[in-house]
Amino acid sequence: MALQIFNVLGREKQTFEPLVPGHVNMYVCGPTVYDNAHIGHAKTYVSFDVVVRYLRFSGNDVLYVQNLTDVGHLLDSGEDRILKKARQTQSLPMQLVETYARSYFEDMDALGVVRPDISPRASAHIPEQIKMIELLISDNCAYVADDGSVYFDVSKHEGYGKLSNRKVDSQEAGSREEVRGEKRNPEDFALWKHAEPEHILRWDSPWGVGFPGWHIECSAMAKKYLGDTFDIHGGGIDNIYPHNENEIAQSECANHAEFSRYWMLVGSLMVPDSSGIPAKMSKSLGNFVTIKDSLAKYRPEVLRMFILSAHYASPVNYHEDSLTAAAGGWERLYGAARLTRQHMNNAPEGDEGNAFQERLNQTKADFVAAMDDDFNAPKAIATLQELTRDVNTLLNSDTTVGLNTLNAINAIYDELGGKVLGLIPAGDTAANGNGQREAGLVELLISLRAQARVNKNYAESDRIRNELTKLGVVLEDRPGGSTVWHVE
RNA sequence: GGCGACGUGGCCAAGUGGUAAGGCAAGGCUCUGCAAAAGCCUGAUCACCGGUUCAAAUCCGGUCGUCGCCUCCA
Repeated sequence: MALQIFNVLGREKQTFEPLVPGHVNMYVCGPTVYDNAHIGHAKTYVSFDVVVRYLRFSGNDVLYVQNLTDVGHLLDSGEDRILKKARQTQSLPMQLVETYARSYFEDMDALGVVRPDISPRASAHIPEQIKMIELLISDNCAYVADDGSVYFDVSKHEGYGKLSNRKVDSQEAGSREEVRGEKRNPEDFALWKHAEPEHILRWDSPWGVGFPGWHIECSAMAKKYLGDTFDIHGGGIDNIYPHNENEIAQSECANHAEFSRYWMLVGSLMVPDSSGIPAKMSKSLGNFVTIKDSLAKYRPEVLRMFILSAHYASPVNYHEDSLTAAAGGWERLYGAARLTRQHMNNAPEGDEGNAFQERLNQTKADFVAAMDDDFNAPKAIATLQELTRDVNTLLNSDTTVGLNTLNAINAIYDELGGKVLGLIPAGDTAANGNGQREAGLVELLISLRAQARVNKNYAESDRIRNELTKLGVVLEDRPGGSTVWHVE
């Protein structure tokens, strides 16, 4: 079964056929870098991380572009959100942008999100945006207002509203804000804004000094790096209108070509308020938890587990309990991967237990089927959980399991759990000097404890175990008298 | 008001026609010096009503409820 994607454009599952077989061009709307990212952002970008990882795992060459918005994203008040924050913190706008762009990558790196191939910034693509606006004006899809601002004329794009299912004439003029005098239609949106003197993010343009509108950056940068038509466009569902809709309108008018062929939008992260009513996690409501704060409490893999335990398109409620549950589920998975690796350290060479290979093949087939069905990560995780039960049974039994089989089990955890989902950390990396010393010390204590146990000096053996536990080193006695350990 | 999504065991969550995956939590059990880990066992008829069908959580209609978007937000 080939990969199926729920295409928001048309609202149906479709077989995914990239423009060029084996090659996927993909664009995802990135964050506006004016503050630390919160776990709502994490949900979106971890979701697309898994999409990209799986596409690559399936043999595709993926070119992944995700922008950073550092200009033009205005608040309701008409203020530029970056300028406002810069004023508040008494810093230069680009200083602020740099700070939070770094913070964003720091967070994404910590979460194991593979970096986009290209992270273009809006402010670095002003000429491309101006050029696209010129194209739109010459095609009569946009017009210049008296003050030097340029607006897109939505009536010129036949398919306007096709992504969000909106009809231009169904919207009441001025229902939410005063119809600006210079606009022809209330839905018309700014491609270029005239800059007042106090607006210090400003560039020269054919229409005077100003700055680009929010939507045009994505159109211009997607065109530059991915071409007029590309395969997948992603983002948060909250940007479906107007942002995504406007991207389509601009691009299709300017390029005379279809924009993105598949649209994938991620459901929002919700936070129940004091009375239990969920509302979207957002800066403006103040109900957010930053990624940094969350990572102070939970391992990155646990956060990913939480995010991936619901389908990407679903809205998800944020609860501490959900994180705790995710942690429990993750530990069970990782515990089995760890157990496998420990067995590898002193297993006999050979094919003993080879019958298990069939179980592994089944897991892989089920996993791929789940992911091929619109990236159904929760179902894919379930296949690993089911495998884990059997792995635990096998490795805790008296059966001898040869290295070949253990390697095969480990490969499944590495490949599916690690490489695709980013949940299972890679096997022991080459231990540095301190790591080796620590391992030696723990092994020494374990042997002392073993002696105490032989002597039935349980007070002493329990003391060693308890003290180590306090230090975050967990000991588990295995059948047969051996003891394994891991760091919590 | 318009458009869209959704309502599955205590919690989270898969499942779009053939008698409900998985995880967490809970209880019982096995193993264990103890502990931990692990394994086994125990539980839902799918918001409600009506319809289509041999057969529906799954399709259709209606009711109730929740959320998103309707130019601030991934």
